[in-house]
Amino acid sequence: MSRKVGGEKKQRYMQPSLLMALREGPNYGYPLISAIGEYGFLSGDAPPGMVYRHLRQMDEEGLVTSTWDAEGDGPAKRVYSITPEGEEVLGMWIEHMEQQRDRLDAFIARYRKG
Amino acid sequence: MSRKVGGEKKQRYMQPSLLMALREGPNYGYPLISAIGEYGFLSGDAPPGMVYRHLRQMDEEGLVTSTWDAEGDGPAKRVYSITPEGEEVLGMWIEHMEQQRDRLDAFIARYRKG
DNA sequence: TGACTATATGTGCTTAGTGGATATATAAAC
DNA sequence: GTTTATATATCCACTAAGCACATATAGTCA
Repeated sequence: MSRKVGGEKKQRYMQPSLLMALREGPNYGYPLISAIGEYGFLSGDAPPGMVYRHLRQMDEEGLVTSTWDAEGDGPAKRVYSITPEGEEVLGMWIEHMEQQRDRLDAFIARYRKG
Repeated sequence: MSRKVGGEKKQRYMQPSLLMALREGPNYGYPLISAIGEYGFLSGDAPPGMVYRHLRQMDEEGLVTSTWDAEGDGPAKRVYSITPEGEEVLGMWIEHMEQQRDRLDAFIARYRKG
């Protein structure tokens, strides 16, 4: 039957993943797609559309800034950098994720005990 | 500004929470609403509509069974019980939640190191 | 030179699930 | 017999995910 446990509406942590990846240095869309895959919250690569949508939105919100880089082959790259506000939001995400980890731990412990 | 970190689409773990609560004994909608609030995945109580929807769906899927209890005051209660299949699915949820906890741990560790 | 490919970014559309309001039903209280 | 409390269920608007597709640029190569 292969049930889709963990389904519901998956928590993919796209925003904190992108901010985390950008904390390691400015970067653009394509490399970010594979970078955030390493955090394990997605199965495989994120759909490009979602990544770009998140980046644009974070740009509008001031969490990242972007500049065009026309160097190199192919079309220009929109290179994103994390802002101080973005760092702050990432910190809030970390707090939130710690709480979620603790809740999961408690839930699992309760299951094992019962 | 009060950003809605952890927003996106919250992982509420409604299904495993309900199964967990039912593992402690048969129960019906209203008490379940407050029972699953204790696991901490929701802020406050779950909206009744959502709880009933999940229960009905799990009933259709065979994860729980229901019988009417007309005893006591007020309208009859639809009392749910977890089935062996429901226990199995809860076990799968636990595995999934352990993985998620580990991913969160790794992400947080990476943040602290960097 | 012009079709093809690779790289890169961006938009549109469908669907699923949430959240909240509201509807239905029963029985006790007064 | 109207109100209140308990209990279950449905309806609808909104949002975000998921995926397919559109746009753009510059090399490759016949």
